Amino acid sequence: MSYNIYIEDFSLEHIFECGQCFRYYKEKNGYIIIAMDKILRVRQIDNQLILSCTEEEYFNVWKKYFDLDRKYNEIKKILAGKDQYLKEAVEDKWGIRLLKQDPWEVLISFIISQNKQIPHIKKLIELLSKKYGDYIEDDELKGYYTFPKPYQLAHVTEQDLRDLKVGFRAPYILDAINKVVNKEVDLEAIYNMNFCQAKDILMSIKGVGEKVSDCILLYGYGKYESFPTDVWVKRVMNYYYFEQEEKLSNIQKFARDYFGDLAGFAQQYLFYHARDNKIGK
DNA sequence: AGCCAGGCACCGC
DNA sequence: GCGGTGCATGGC
Repeated sequence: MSYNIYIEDFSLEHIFECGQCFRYYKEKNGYIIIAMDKILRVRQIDNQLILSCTEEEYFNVWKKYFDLDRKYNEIKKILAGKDQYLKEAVEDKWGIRLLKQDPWEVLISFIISQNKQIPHIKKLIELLSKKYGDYIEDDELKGYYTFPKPYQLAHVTEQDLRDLKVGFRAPYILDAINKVVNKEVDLEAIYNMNFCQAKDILMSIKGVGEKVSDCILLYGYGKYESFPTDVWVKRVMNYYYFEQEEKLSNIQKFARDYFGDLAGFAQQYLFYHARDNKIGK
């Protein structure tokens, strides 16, 4: 079964290689995505997207996931008009869309991501899912698993996590599990909170600092004023906008003023453009 | 071989 | 509040 749609400002490669998401597999003709407890096979021929799902599932699940109601051409026009650097980034990575991901999965995934490279992050998340998630019915024999729900991790021990080779992140993941399972942190409530409130709550979890919480707010909650500032964003911001190396707090202050409520989008174009072209390194 | 990775907590000042 | 350091593990 498949469902086709017409798309613009959309590149599967840009969307999945831009660092916002880890559960994807590049195939010959497209991508396999594990998200929303489902498998999606998707390929793109120019402005046509072919999804391995019913029309109903497209409208119920994937339309929102791919953020298809947003007019990215307008966002790109505004950002490209700001300066030459942003114009270049937007033209280079023209097909990015910010996926609407599950906050719980983003929380655990970006705790794991700290001080790691993307291929290894992907492996660890895959291992975690295989061990604690549910098998997803599929024609292929390969075996894909859902990202485990909080209750599926509720009785995991620090040693279980260390056996998965997450290293020093084990107690962080454990704290996240405990706070969510005990409702000390209510992930649903964060949707309705303002940015600062939400950030304070997320940062009460061990292993969740400035950067990880910004990623959760951007990728999990669609709070677009977020400007996750990792080493690459630091590099590219210093390179483009500052005479000398600026402190994190000044970079973020500048980004909030300059990009406003499009900060999150700007960050994604800049991050992917900078990393792919090794700008500032 | 050694350095560094989409950082963070913890420690001193 | 600031800057320095250790951290598990794997990839280059």
